[in-house]
Amino acid sequence: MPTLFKAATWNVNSLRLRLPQVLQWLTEYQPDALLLQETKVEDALFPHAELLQAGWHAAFTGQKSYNGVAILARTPPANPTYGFLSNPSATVGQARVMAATVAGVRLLNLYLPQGEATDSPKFAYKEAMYAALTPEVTALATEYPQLIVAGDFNIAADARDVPVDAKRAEKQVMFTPAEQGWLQNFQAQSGLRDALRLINQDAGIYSWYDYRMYARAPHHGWRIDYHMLSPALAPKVKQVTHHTAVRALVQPSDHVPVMVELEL
DNA sequence: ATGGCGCCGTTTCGGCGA
Repeated sequence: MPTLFKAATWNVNSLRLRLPQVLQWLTEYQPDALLLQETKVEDALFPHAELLQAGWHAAFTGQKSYNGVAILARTPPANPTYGFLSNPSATVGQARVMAATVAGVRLLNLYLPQGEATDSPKFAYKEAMYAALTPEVTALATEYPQLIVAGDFNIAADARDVPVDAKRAEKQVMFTPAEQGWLQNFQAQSGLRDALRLINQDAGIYSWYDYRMYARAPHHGWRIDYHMLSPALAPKVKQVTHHTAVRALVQPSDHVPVMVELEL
């Protein structure tokens, strides 16, 4: 009997501020796992009690003001790990990476750097994180055939994932040719597949909408949040949904939840 | 679409993110 497994990713840009929206969304969509990024809360202040009261367990790693990732599920996420195990120095001082197992599926939750500008040290750090990501995921995929690598990759994959023509978008961080190459190399070398593109080739499906642009261009976003599926899971994808209605709520995150449904 | 919003904190503006 096939089981439906639903895993969502959502960069919430402050979990404490967004907690009511997160709880409402969880109640409505009942995922098996929700991967959060930019929780922006140190562990001592993580709203674990409020989540538990609503029936959601959490594994998390955070820091004051910036970064922070968490995995929520109906049962305690199993065997949580934090940072890149194959290269711990790549994530020192940056709560951007964690993994845990839910219902037999290994989940690697990523908040990769945005990069700021091509001449910024943050861009070099972004490149270094992508370089560390590929061997990490390759090792994980060997250990865990059922693997989902999901989160905020901060790179649009191709011309369908940006709101202007590709030549213009390539001038911007998150779609420079170098960054497109990092994402392509990650997929080619790790063997993981972008869940959405296994089943849908439409342009204009977005996961992030700039705060500054939204009022004048509410339909112009970027797709920078993904679920990457291991070879064993890729054939099992049934649906990928982008919950753009959340972007129109009062005091929203600039990212929307993205959920993959697998028939295990 | 090339302006400029929204988060945080030893907070009330500056640093940061996208």
